Formats: sequence, structure tokens, C-alpha cells
Amino acid sequence: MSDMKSGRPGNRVRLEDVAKLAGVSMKTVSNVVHDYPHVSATTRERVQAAIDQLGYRPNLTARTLATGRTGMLALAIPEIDQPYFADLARHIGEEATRRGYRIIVEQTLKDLEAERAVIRDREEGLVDGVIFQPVRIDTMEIARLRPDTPLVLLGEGARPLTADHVMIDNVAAARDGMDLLLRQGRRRIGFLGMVRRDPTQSTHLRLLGYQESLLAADAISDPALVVETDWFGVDDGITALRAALDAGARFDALFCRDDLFAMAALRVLDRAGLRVPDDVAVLGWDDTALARYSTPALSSISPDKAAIARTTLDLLEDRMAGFDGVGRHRTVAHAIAERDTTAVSG
Amino acid sequence: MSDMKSGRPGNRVRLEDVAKLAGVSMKTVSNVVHDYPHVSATTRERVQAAIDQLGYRPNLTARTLATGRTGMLALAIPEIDQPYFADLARHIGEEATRRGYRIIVEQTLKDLEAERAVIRDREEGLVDGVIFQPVRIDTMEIARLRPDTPLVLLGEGARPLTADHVMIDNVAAARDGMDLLLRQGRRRIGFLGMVRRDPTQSTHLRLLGYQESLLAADAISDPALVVETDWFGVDDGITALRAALDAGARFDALFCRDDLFAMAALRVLDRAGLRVPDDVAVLGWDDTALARYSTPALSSISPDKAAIARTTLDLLEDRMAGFDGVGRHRTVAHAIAERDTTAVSG
DNA sequence: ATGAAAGCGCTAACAC
DNA sequence: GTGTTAGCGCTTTCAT
Repeated sequence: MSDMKSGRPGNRVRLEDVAKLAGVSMKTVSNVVHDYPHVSATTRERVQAAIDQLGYRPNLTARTLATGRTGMLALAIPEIDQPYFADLARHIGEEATRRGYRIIVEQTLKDLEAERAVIRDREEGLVDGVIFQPVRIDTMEIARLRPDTPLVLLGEGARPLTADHVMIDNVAAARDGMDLLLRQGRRRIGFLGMVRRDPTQSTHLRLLGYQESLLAADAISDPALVVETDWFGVDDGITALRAALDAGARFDALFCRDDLFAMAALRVLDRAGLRVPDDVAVLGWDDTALARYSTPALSSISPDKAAIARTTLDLLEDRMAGFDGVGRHRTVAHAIAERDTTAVSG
Repeated sequence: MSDMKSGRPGNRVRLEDVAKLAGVSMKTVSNVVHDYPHVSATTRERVQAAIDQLGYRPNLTARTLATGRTGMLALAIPEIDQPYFADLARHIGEEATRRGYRIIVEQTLKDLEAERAVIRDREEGLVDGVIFQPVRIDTMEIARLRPDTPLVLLGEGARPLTADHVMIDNVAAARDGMDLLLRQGRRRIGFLGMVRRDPTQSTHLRLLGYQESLLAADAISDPALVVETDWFGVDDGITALRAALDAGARFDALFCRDDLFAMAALRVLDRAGLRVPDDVAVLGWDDTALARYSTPALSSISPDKAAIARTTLDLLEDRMAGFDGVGRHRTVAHAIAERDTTAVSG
């Protein structure tokens, strides 16, 4: 009942209070807090007792100011509720916790100004490092800024020479997915999700792999099989695929830019009375919850998200430790999660 | 090429550097930075020029130490990649940004120790407030701790008198969902997802609403219609529902504890050759991406997540402004997103 | 093994 | 309108 003044700061227990109570100097308390070995057992005990009695917790802000380390990392992504980014955040969050960092999530909402803010905020000393999946911002704009804070880029967007980069090999992954479909004897394989004006490179790279595979397999490569969309997302996918079918397009498989477009495919195909996978196989990308839990379960290109998280943190910790070489690009493994939508009938 | 010493802190531009260059005092620079009105135009200009030339950015940590405000909020949730929490994080993140806060995401992974850490960390001055959806931790354990930092609780778990609380009326929402099903003439309505040893109250409350509706409508209330599961998640749901069907249970509707169990229902019903919604209607809870994008599209109880975010921030800002009354409990609106799985046939 | 004191960069009260 | 200065709470040489 003593200091219940609504919990406002100001009446918090400080290092000095502990020192006073224990009858030692601040340095000694600090030593105990940090498990510094050269402290006599009795002193340690006395100090610990004072800490417990007072319920002392070090002020992290003051520590940050004194040490220059915040112990925080920024994770800047377009939208946390997009299944892929939710998965990514989970993995990066876990890996960060494992290594003793906290994560500040910055949603850019695919907005250019918000992405610029991410880059600028690096300079305010709030975080030790930044993990950033840009969508809109230009490579050179990132490169131009002072490298005040370690930065690792994710995805296929901007890739300035000054920053590290983690991604999967989109072209190779697309080819792997296509090869699976081709091995099943699928020949009229459509590409769903050729997003017009996609500010990132991803769509382009995946389409490239799609084309390469088609060429190598002597399968049908027809512009009519490539379904363009106005933008990302299930609704755009539904509209576009429906229009394509109405226009007479026929597929025996759909290679989708991501799981969201694959969900669109499942919806439209179902409405059109086409069976999956018997009439049309469907392959998604990102291996999100959507893929695992849909019926039929969606096969999907599966980036190794845990590896992305590990690699990202590795690179970032290098930078935080002072490494300042030219930007490194790391390619992380991918696999194909084979489920119902590419099952071989029979 | 001057201070390119790898961007390590220490050689950052400080307020004092700006003051020196502009030939004014720190206070004046501070005034300019904060848009303090009483600064002569010429002075302001000169200072701004110095700021731009040096690329000065205020050190947020120092500001925090001086003001006691961090401008950060902690969002502690079980798992960011669970669709409901991803949605929630999106809304809370947007609302927080709107009000000028950043969000630190703390994943507790439904782990008791991690939840305790959340409560303890409040005391380290890292954040101005905490938004916390507990799963394991005991009410009294939360109540016992010093209320050093404003706290708002989410969900139906612990509800100490000392903390504010935001939730939807689970019993009423369950009844609303059941009434929809009953109006359609469904009589053998099952409850999928009676999670054994659910550490939260949610399952219990939803089941309560389910029963109340059944009773009020003189519909069939049969323990065999309540499908128990070992734990949360699609896989547990699939196992449990399959077993129930094998054991002879028959439903014309499934009221599911959440969208994950509803996805399980769609999978199992499909495999069993039962049509949705003609043979069996399915209703989920949380209105996540899973519901919107599945085929058939899942009807789902829809908590007003934007309202949850707004209300939560309102309460938190009250507390941060010094309010220290007894814990307030706010009930937020819910609706039913009606989609294919409860569509009326014909 | 422990203590004293000088910062870390900013804010805000108080002077001028 | 602008300058001085004393903190905010911790870390960290440098003594002892």
C-alpha cells in the first residue's frame, strides 16, 4: 500500500536504491546483476536479497543509452496478416528470441512512404538491426542512405550492393514445381497470377521458371495460358481466372504465383465443375496455413522459412558485430509440399 | 568517406553537434525539432539547415530516458501465425501506428513461463503499455504483480480485477450462430472442438451458448453431438470428427469452436461424401482468412477486430494517462459472416 | 573485490 | 526568444 501511486514511472526502484539497501556501491550491484564472477559470495547474497526485497528490475532504456545496444530488431513487412508473412514473423520471432532479441513489427502496407520511414528509422537508434522485405522502394534509394544500422533484405525486390539479402531461388523453385506437373503428364499448364505492375521481381522470376520448364519439356507454351491479374489476392485471382475460362482457356494444371491465387483457383474450378486434381492440378507457392488446411489440401512450393530466419539472423549478427563488407546474397532451400491438389489419380 | 566507420554507434550526429554548427544552444535546436512555436523564423531556418546538412535524427533511447515515455507497446499473443492472431496483430498494429506507437510482438507459444516473462517484463520500462492475451497464466498471478505498466487483457482467460479487459460476448455470439442454424431447420447440430483441458474459458463459453440455444429451441441436445478433441488445431479436429462419424454420430450441422476446427470439418465431411451445406452446414469462429478463402467459403462468427483494437488502445491510453481505477471490462460487437457453408440450398 | 565518477543524448525547469 | 544546467538510470574506465 506504500507507493501505489498508479504505477507511473518516477517511483521505480533503481540500481542506486538496491546499492543503498545492500550497503554497497552501484558497481557491485551491477556486477551481481551481470553475474560478474569476481564477487564474494556473501556480498552477492546480500545484494541479491536487496534486489529481491525491492523487486528491482534494471531499466532497459538506461542500459541501452549506456551501452548502445538496444537488443531489439525491426521486422518490416507488408502485412502481418498475409499468411506468408505471418509464418515468416513466427519463425523470425522464434529465432530472435532464441538469440536474445525482441522484435518490433513494422507493417508497411505496401506503402512507399511507410517503406521510406523504415529506412529512415534505422537512424534513430531504436533497434540494433533491421529485417526488411521491401515492395515499393527503389534499390538505389536504399543504397543511398547511410548504413547506420545493419540491414538484411528479404524477398526479390530491391537488392542494393550495400545490404545483405536472403531469398530462395525463385526460378529454380518454379522449375521444380513445373517439373512435378510435367512428370504427371500435364501439358496445358496455366500460370495464375501474372500480376500486372507487380512492384517486386517475384512474379517475373516465377514466370521465368515456368517458361523455362515448358520449353525444356516441349510442352505447350501459350500466352493464353498465362492469366494476368490486376493485383494480388484471392479476389483478383478469382476474377481473372473466371474471365479466362469464360474466354475459352482450358488447363489441365494451374501453376499459381502464390497460395492466395491457388485458393482462387480452387474456388473457380469448383464452381466450373472441374475436379481437382483429376481434371486440373493446382500448385501454390509459400506453403501457408491456407495450403495445409484447405480441402483438397493444396500442394505448394515451400520455402524453408526456418532457414530464412536463421540465415537472416546470422547475417544480421555479423553486421552488428562490425562486419562491413559488401552485401552478401544468400539463397535458402526450398521444397515442394505435395498434397491432394497434385496427387496422381488412381 | 569521412565517418564511414561501419556505422557503429558512437559517431552519430547529436543534438549538440547541430547546436554547434547552427551557433545556437541545444534548447533552441530542441525547440525546432519539436515545432515549438516561439522560435524566430531565421533561427528556425538556420537550425533546420544544420539538421539537414548533418542528417541529424534524434536518439529515441535518450529521449525515452529523459521523458519516461517509450512510445512502444507490447503485444503478447500465443502465436503470430495463427490466423486469428495474425488478423488481430494487423488491426492492433494499424491502430497503434495511427496513435503514434510502435508494437513489440511477444510470442508466448502458449507457454506458461513465457507468459510470466511478459508480466515481468512490464517492469523493465521497455514499453508504455502491454496488450496481452493470456492462455495459461492464472488470474491471481497477474493480479499479484505490481501494476507498474498499464495492461489490457484480451480473450476469455484470466480476468483479474486490477486489469482492463476486452472481449466479445462468447455466449451471445454462440447463441446467434446457433440461431442461424436453427432457423434453417437444422436439428442435429454438433459442436466440434470441445477441447479437453482448454486452459482458456473460450471453449466453455461457446459450448454454453450452444447448449442454451438448443434448449431454447427444443432441438436435440445429445452428448454424442459434442465432439471432444485433445487439443487445438486442424489435425486434432480431423481425428476427433472422423472418430465421431465412425462411431455413428450423425449431424446436419456443425458448430465449430473456431475456424481451424471448421477446416477440419470441411475436410472430414468431404472425405465422408457429405455435401456442405446441403447435408451438413458448417459454422466457424473468428472469421479468418481461412474462412474467407476456403471452398466452399466458410461462414464464421466474426468478432469486430477493428473495434477490439480501438477499444484496447482506448483503455490503454487511459491507463497511460494516469487512470488507475478498478479494471474495466469492455464487450465488443460481433457479427456472423454468412457464406457458402450455411447457405440455404435452392 | 569494491568504490567514485564521468558519461550515453535528450528534456525541461529555470534563468536571462 | 534563447541559453544553462541538472537530471533520466545504467555502464564502465580507473582507482584503491
